[in-house]
Amino acid sequence: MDMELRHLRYFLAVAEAGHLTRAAARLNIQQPPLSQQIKALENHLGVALFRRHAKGMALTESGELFLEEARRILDSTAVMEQRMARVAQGVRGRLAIAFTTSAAAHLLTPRVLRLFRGRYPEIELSLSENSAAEITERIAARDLHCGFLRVPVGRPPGLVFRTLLKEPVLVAAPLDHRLAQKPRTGKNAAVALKDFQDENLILVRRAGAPGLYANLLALCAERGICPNVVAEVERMMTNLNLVAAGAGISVVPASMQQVHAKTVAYRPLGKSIHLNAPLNLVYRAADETAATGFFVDLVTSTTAGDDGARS
Amino acid sequence: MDMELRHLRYFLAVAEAGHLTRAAARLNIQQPPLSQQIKALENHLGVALFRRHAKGMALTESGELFLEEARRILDSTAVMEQRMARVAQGVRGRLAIAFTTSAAAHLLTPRVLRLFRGRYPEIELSLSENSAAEITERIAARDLHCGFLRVPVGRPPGLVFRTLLKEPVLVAAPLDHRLAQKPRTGKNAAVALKDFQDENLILVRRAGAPGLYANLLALCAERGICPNVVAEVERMMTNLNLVAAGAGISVVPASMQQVHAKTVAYRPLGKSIHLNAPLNLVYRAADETAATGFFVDLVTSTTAGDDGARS
DNA sequence: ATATGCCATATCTTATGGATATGGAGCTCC
DNA sequence: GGAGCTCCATATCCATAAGATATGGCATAT
Repeated sequence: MDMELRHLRYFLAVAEAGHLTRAAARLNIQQPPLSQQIKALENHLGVALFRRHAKGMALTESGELFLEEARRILDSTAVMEQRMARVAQGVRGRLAIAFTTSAAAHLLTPRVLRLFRGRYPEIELSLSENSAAEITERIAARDLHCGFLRVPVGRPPGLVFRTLLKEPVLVAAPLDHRLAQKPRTGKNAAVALKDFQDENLILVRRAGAPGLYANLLALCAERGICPNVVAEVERMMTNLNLVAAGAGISVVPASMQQVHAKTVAYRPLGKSIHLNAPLNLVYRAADETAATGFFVDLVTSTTAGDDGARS
Repeated sequence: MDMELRHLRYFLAVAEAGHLTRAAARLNIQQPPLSQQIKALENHLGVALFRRHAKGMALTESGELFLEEARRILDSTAVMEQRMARVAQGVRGRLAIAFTTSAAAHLLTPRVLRLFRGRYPEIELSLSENSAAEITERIAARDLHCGFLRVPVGRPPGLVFRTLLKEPVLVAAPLDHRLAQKPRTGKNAAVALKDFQDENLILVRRAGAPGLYANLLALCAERGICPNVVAEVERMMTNLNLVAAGAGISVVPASMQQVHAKTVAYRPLGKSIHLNAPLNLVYRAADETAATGFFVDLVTSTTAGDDGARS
């Protein structure tokens, strides 16, 4: 015979009632089968758990020892079932989320994470930073649940790319640069694409994350403009550090204009330059994880009505 | 449906095999019933534990969470069963032992306790000191397993009193006392009962433990000797303290002659005085506890061939 | 397209948990 | 001290559900 939880439940009932008949009533079964189950348990353990006397059943000393252990195990299974119930509801679990460096720079990202943590404290967030390509791949491979990234670098089937916002792209230039002299507002405020001709340009072109800068270079090529690429860096932050140091100019999503505000000037691009930095939420369309649904819903409702121009 | 350990065992097998058919083989059942049991478990929990695909079954994220918990519970039941197996063998458990003050004074008591602890480290010894009457009663009431005492003060049915040894009783007198002047050996070494006439006598007559001193007084009365009882104390130790202080004389089991050796003289009683201090081990004849048996055996074998003359 | 491996479903069998009926042992209460 | 009561054990029967067998469907690999 294998021991089952039933035996423990029955044992506990008898131990607590001190009485076979009464325990049977409490368990909604009859007395004889209960008697048998208890005996089977004693047999299995090789120990007498009860002493039978005329007015009930009393635990033996071995029974007392067993009682502690049985209680522990039953408690532990009860806790487990409750936990799994919360898992079923989706309010407990793990959620793996990744973002690209530049997606993390947008205030939206930390904001929704904080909101989510508050609303679903039992969902453990596993956060990581990665390239757009790797994020996309790992979501498809079920290795991640959600990702935040800018320009998609591939669209594997089954993945949803939900554009949360599109923010303008700004030109970043050292304060003493020619382009930095442009007025903040007014007719000539915007930077034209031809202004890039022969300029020292810094690119963020981390492997697998061409995104925004590929688009920029494509636009330039289209119009016959040939900027002078002086550096290709991995991170948006390095990019702005180089700009601040006077190494060249670059373009960045508007949400980064707080960075190096004292040493870098940010200027809008001309209307005709269709270059913008979207923020996309990526997830598997068929993701059955409730937590993923909650997260997507939260992000969606947080950004609802937000056209992305702000922040 | 109620969850049973079977479900956990089956789940674990499938999770570890990653394969329903292979897990079924390992469990010595067929694949379809296993399939059903797993499904029943998933149903019960309200969560999909596996993703089925063409080459096996892979844990879902909920399944991973459940795996940890299921392992924990199965481990814990395995540990429990092992522990109960040791309980069944008797090598694990609790043993409640009590002794009277004067029984504890005999070296045998600590010696067997030390031996027992060494041989059965998983049996927790619960030691206490008490009067002979209370020890007897509590053993009968299954409140204690064994007791060490001197002269039984009652013999409830079902209790075994095993006399481990009988040791002589010595007269204890202050060094400057008349009786202390008797030679240690030789013709006149022994103290006669008539020497007690009009002597200041100290008794240990703790409530419920008349034992030795009741016998002494009975002997005196029988022979028409009337000692002068100057004190009745509760403990053998107090007794000897008073003797050392010169308050009177007393009699004690021979095993106590190390106490106050510098200030108290110990002298043998005459052969004709049939007064001796036995050391008895008490236990219930019907005690089914293996540990009790082990203890009785150990004590018996330790005292085998020991006629009690030695201490 | 075919074949193969794997899981799900359907049906049947069987083992066992549970119900019913009865017996025996120990108290209690006259 | 005996009658009756309470409570647990035993014996037999029934019902449920675990398990076996047979088959079908789906996906991947060849």
